[in-house]
Amino acid sequence: MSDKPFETHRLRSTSEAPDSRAVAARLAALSHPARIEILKHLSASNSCCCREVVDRFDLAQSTVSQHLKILVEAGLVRFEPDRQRSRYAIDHAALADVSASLTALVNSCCSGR
Amino acid sequence: MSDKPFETHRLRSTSEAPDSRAVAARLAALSHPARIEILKHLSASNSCCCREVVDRFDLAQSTVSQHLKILVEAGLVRFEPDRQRSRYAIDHAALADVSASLTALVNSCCSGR
DNA sequence: ATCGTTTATCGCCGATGGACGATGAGTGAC
DNA sequence: GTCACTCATCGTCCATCGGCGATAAACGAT
Repeated sequence: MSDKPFETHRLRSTSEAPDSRAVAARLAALSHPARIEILKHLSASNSCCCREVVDRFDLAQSTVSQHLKILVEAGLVRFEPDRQRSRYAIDHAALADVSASLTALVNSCCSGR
Repeated sequence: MSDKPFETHRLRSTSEAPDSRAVAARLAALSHPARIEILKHLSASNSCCCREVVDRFDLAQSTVSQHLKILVEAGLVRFEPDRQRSRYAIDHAALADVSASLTALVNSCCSGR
């Protein structure tokens, strides 16, 4: 009944905009410097197994695996098991989509001025 | 000595790229649905005092104040005390800058393919 | 079968985030 | 002055994040 976007801490799922929650969730996956660096590394490399990322950064294997999992769950990185390795690759379309969402948000904010 | 981007959990401050930490920090400010909605509201309104935001969303005044503070500290919203009110306004330039940073990141990732 | 490698997951822990209510300061109206 | 209103901040609570080491599973090689 309320016309407010929140109902006790939860956003309404109005069928209108790209849903602030979805945008926020994907931005959250990008809001950690390690994950940004990992994304850059994935884009520069083509092997992209977990171990390679671990070798490149001073982070424990478990930590890297966790970051990769977050990126995969956010849909920004695709995962494909390959023998005993795990192949991680950037989902360029998804990444472009996030960028577009943010640009759209910014534009909507600027149009209101 | 290390050529790795991290040195025991801290990013090197290489004088090169837009610094993943800075980008991550600003994206973190955007990675909460309430703050996205608040930004949208600020862009659609021109009064933009804290109370108005409180009235619009089902959030406690202290919670809204905290969200606004985060947006201000991230440099995305400008703050100006006005009598007993507090005037909040979107910093369009900063917002555009964040969007540009993300776009640049995405582009750099796509160029590497 | 055994070893080495790679990976995901678990448990733990300190730090942070996000919500709230309560409080106090500041302002305007009376 | 007092009252009402607005706001920032404090303290508290709980959940999540982000790091690590340890462990177990899966696979390749010997």
